[in-house]
Amino acid sequence: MVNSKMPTEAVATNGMDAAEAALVPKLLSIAKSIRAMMGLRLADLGMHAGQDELLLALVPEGTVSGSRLADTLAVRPSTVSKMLDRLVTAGLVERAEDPRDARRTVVRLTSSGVDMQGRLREVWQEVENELQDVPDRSVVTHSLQELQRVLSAKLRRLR
Amino acid sequence: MVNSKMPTEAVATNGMDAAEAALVPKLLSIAKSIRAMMGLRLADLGMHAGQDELLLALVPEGTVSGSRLADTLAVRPSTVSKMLDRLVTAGLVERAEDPRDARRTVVRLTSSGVDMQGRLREVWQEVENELQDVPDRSVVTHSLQELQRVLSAKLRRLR
DNA sequence: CGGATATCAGTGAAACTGATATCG
DNA sequence: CCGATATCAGTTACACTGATATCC
Repeated sequence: MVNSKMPTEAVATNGMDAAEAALVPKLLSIAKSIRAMMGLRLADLGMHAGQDELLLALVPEGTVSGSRLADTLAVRPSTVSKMLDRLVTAGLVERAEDPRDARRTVVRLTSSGVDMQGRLREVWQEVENELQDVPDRSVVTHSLQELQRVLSAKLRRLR
Repeated sequence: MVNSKMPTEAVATNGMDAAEAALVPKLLSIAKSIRAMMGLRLADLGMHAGQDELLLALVPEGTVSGSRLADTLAVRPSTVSKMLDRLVTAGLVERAEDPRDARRTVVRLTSSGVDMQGRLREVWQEVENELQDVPDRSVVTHSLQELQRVLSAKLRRLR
């Protein structure tokens, strides 16, 4: 409903062409490359892309509920549950019952999970270093922070 | 090899805390949300997340080789081949032999593939509109453009 | 009872490795 | 023969839907 016939309409206000201004394709492409680069390093740790994000969402001393994780990772609770199965098998996290609410399962890092977290952080830092020559880094960082906040809120509302 | 023992070293130069400055987690999280939002809309078109990117990498009148697609999508050639199988079955693209190089397979959009491309563009635009209130949009766009370029070059070198 | 939480079963597609065939 | 290209077979993990059990 946007641009089948009309060349420039929605983006005409800022004087940019639609293709140039589009953030979606760039963000997807960048994320895909980052994931691919990280996948090469994660394999050395016996991990797969995606598991790192879950593990790094945990706090060494604290516990997090499954629904909270699903929210953070932008996936369904059932997806988290299956991912947890594999991480538990790998001995990196453990489940426990929430004493305050028996519906909830809380997730805690094991000691080897904490170790793995450290190694994952190194991997992330290595990839991060590959991005160090991004222009206007601090502005981009701030904008993405905001974008992240807005998006996860919208997604939460959608489903 | 970066920060196991030393608290702040690699990021101390710019005076920012590592967690705040980190682009990797933000980019991954954002992409995940975008993919999830798009997935909800793509389902209405009978498509799955990921297929849209391949289809939009094609040009209505032209042809693209499989290896070129793999490069664009940052995946392996075998992944492209399987994705193409499904898109061919769906009648959206067709394969043909390259007259100049018999090793290559060129991919072309069918007419219904062109139609689908149009509908996909609308979906992308809808999601794009959800991102319109990003601060410093033009700066971000430009920086991401650069980041996309650098990353795909590095990834190509890595494998 | 209604809403929230987590798991389970089953499905489809992504993405990889490694092997193979073919062509330049 | 070597390197590039594409496909195929097989595997693992992602992510979803829908159903179920449990608990607030």
